[in-house]
Amino acid sequence: MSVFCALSNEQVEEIDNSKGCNFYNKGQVVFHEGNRTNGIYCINKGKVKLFQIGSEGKEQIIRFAKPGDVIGYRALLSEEPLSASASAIEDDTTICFIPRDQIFSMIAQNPNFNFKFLKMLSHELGEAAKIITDLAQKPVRERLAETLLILKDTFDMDEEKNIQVKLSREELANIVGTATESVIRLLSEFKKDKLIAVEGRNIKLLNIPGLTRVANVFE
Amino acid sequence: MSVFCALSNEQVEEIDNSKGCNFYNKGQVVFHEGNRTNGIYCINKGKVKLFQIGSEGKEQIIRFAKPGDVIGYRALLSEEPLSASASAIEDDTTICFIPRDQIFSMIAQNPNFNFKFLKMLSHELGEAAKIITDLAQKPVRERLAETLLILKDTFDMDEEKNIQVKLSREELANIVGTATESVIRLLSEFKKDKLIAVEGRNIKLLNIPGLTRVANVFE
DNA sequence: GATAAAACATGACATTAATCAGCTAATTTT
DNA sequence: AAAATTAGCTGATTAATGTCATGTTTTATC
Repeated sequence: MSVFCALSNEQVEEIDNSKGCNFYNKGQVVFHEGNRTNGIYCINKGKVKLFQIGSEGKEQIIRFAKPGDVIGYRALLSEEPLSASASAIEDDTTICFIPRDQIFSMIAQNPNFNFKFLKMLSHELGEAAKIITDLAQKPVRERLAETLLILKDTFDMDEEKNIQVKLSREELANIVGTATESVIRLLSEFKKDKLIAVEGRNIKLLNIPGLTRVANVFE
Repeated sequence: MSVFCALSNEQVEEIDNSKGCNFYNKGQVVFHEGNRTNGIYCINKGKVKLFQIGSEGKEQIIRFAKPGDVIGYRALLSEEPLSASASAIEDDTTICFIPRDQIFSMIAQNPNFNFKFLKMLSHELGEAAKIITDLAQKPVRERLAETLLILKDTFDMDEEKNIQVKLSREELANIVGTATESVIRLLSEFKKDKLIAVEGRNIKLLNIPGLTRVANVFE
């Protein structure tokens, strides 16, 4: 349910005319933390990770974006520099750029679009608060289990329960906030406990209630 | 710079007429995580902490609010249950309630007010991302130093460099995401290193550049 | 003002998780 | 295809931090 579903057909056309689309291969940077942005980016195809670089130079993945999602709106609306970098995590990722004025004029003209933005931002803020509490209170094992479940919800599973996103062990560690070695060890544990199956970067969720129990999530 | 500075005099009056003010003593609950809200709360006097209860029943402080700040807007705008509880941390905290319809009609009518909200939400989101990276990557010592600096920025210092907020060791621990004992030990260390002076819940920042170095913040 | 309760403090100990080292497997480059 | 680089894996060790126990001080209550 993208923010753009609040637009009229004419407005969608207006955007289509002004926007510029770009292609990115895996690893290519969409934008850089600290820079200014003059519009927002809309993911058309592929997947993107948003991350900050911590004081020791380590990457912290803040969130992901998939087709229909927009990124860069936080910096645009707050008129601050970009708080995170974005890079493609799949080949052939296609991203459109919608310039600032377009966005601002549509927010001003279309109350629906405006409320969509308010809703999206405040929803994100709630998610961020949850993550903060988990990072502060849960041990690594629980956080990894929860991360797998969140990735499942974000990217879905195929018929064989494979999470539909491929991440390196290091990237998983950079979501969970732990060392790569810890992720490797815990994934083997989960595998031994028949909670998941692992084949390279493919992770199959064999026992979701079990994982939920490990993650200690009640909702 | 409160969101309300975007309002016209008539609009401020309109709010004044509809709003209800309440008094809270230290510890009294303003609203409860999980409940629905039908408006937003505006702090008039005093201080408030916003916190979530983690899976082990431990409190995680997400942020603070002081006079001029609003709370509860996240849940109102996202139309989700409140993601955090709020309680007064000072006696005689005075908080006004502004009903939902007021807020929504003002957002719709006053573009300035609307943009203030968008700006506030997106700014908060950036702050949350920073906190996530710190929690995931920085050791407790650095996080405590940073917390003291953030509290200073939020609540200011008096002429003698005392942070203008009184928190228990446990509450500090619930910001930093650590055990109370760790906070106690680290505060003594900071004291020994002449970075701070401590008298009960009064914390004096003697050496801010020093603390900044400990916190490992470059900005 | 005595008593109870809560907050603060400190030491000993256990546990978690990071770091380091070395090794293998898988990719990528030449 | 060989060489080089990167990713994944495992064990040993260390460092960081949480937990437990206990005592002291402060604050609240009767």
